[in-house]
Amino acid sequence: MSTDSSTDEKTKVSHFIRNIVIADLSSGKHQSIKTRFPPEPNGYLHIGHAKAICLNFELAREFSGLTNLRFDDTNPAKEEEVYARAIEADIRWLGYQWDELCHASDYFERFYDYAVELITAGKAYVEELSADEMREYRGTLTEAGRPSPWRERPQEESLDLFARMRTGEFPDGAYVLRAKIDMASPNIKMRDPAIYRIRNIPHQRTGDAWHIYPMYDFAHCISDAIEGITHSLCTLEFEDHRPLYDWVLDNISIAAHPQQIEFARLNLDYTVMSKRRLKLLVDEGLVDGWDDPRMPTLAAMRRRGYPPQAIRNFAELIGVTKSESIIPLGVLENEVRNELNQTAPRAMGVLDPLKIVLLNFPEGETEWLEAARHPQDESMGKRKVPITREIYIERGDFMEEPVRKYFRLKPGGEVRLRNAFIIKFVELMKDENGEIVEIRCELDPQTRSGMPESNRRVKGTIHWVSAEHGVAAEVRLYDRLFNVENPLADKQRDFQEFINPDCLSKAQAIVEPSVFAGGENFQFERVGYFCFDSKDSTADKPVLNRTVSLRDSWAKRGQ
RNA sequence: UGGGACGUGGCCAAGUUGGUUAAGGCACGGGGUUUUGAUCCCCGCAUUCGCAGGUUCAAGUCCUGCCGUCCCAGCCA
Repeated sequence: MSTDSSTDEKTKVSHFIRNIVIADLSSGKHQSIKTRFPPEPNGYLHIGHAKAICLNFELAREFSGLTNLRFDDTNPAKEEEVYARAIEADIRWLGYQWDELCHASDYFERFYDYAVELITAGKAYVEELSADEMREYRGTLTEAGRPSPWRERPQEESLDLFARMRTGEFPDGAYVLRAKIDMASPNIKMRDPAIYRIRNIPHQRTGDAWHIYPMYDFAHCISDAIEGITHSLCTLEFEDHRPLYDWVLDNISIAAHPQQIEFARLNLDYTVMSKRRLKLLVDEGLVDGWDDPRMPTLAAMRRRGYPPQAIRNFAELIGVTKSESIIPLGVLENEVRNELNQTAPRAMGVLDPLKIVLLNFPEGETEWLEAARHPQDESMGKRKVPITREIYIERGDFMEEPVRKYFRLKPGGEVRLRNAFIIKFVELMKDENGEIVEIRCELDPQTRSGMPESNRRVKGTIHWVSAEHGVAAEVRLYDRLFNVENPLADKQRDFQEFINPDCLSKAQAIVEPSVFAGGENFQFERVGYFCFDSKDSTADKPVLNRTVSLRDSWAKRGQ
């Protein structure tokens, strides 16, 4: 295995946005670049956001630029500070540090001034049609809209009304400020879009200073310009907004004009990826919270044990394009395995214990064996593993009537105990129901790891834990949250109906004591990668999350 | 039936100003190593770039037409 751990220095995948940046830098359009990640603090970040975060931060890093974190907090009805804090934590966990921490609300006064500029120039007016009426006047996809009766309202009148809207003189919905563009535009976004609305509610950060709040299309482009953003990256659904983005900047007295570039958002199969729907799962109690390890949120992935490096590698791997695609969940899981395979120390844990008695092992004694923490990386050192007369193996590692090519323990057969020695089946004991309760074996003392005879080959190697030294732990096994590739495909049914009933199962495991002294992630050999649950695990009652299983070509063959 | 965008192997995705044999990853198949049926290592895997015409000595790359998919009619972002 390569000792080069600089996975950050992986060859960058070429993509169109990077090419634009390269061109802008070499043409002299920009001396340096600046990007931004602009979340609305109304929910938790998910893996889709991670794609955008990685894109913005990595692009800036690659070209020695900067990235701002900007909260797009222009709608106080939906936003909360707790979300902002969680978002900051998630971005840091992913491994990024923003240059400036900004808020659209920091610019409210400037937005207002620019709006006044627009009105003064006859390019915006105060509307008093209701929302319903505005919709009627807007026309349809195939029919042009009609001008509002208030479209030619004198500027002085609009100015006066707008000022009074600000101070809270009018109820919500009474007026709205509209940009005067083109009611007949084939692009509906350009049919005199609203740029300010009245909301008589306090804002998380500005308190009751304002009674009007700017709309996204007005605030976003100006925020970008104020911050000196050079490349404003967003998702495909904003393509229709770009002419408006450009219109606003072209019609106010601001020099900077960032370039909006759209790319396809990430879609993963067997999951949903919208804050609204994830919030629904949380609110309806279908999951235990935003950080429930089954969720596609970054908080959930952190809790489940996903290394941030795996997510960064994944983001790089999937590329950046304008074509919409659905990435198999397995691709993400592979990146998690790849990362953990290199970094996670090994241990043994039995999820479904079956007792084995080693007949020729002295009763009451413990032998401490030495085992590598990692089979390929000696720098991780060794650990001591205790073995006793009674041990547990995985119930699935014994078959009374073995199928063809079954390499594990079977009547009359031999297997190697990982890191220990070869044992030979002697007899099995069943209870009154016919269930196997114990298997008796004999160990071959010449095959102890490290001894000359230890290289003797047997087909199978299985993991085990000393009955006396093993520690009981609750293990939580996760599977995909939904049991259909696209939970939203069936318009007749709610996506909640497709939740996989087996997405969470629990087991009482017996695990090797060394895991309690180790780091965050470890591998139970032959089983999967695990970590302690950050919320529910205690010293008395350890709780382990299975981050991801190991690849299993044997199980796959059985399917 | 308006406008915007996309369409390269099962899934992603590179493809310089058109110039030979269409990167790479995942998945899949086969083989090797292995005290994890893990990892790792080999090998294989698109005569073809949504379709149909056209321009050219030469087209995935240019032109025309067609087909398919996605987005837009919030005082959400």
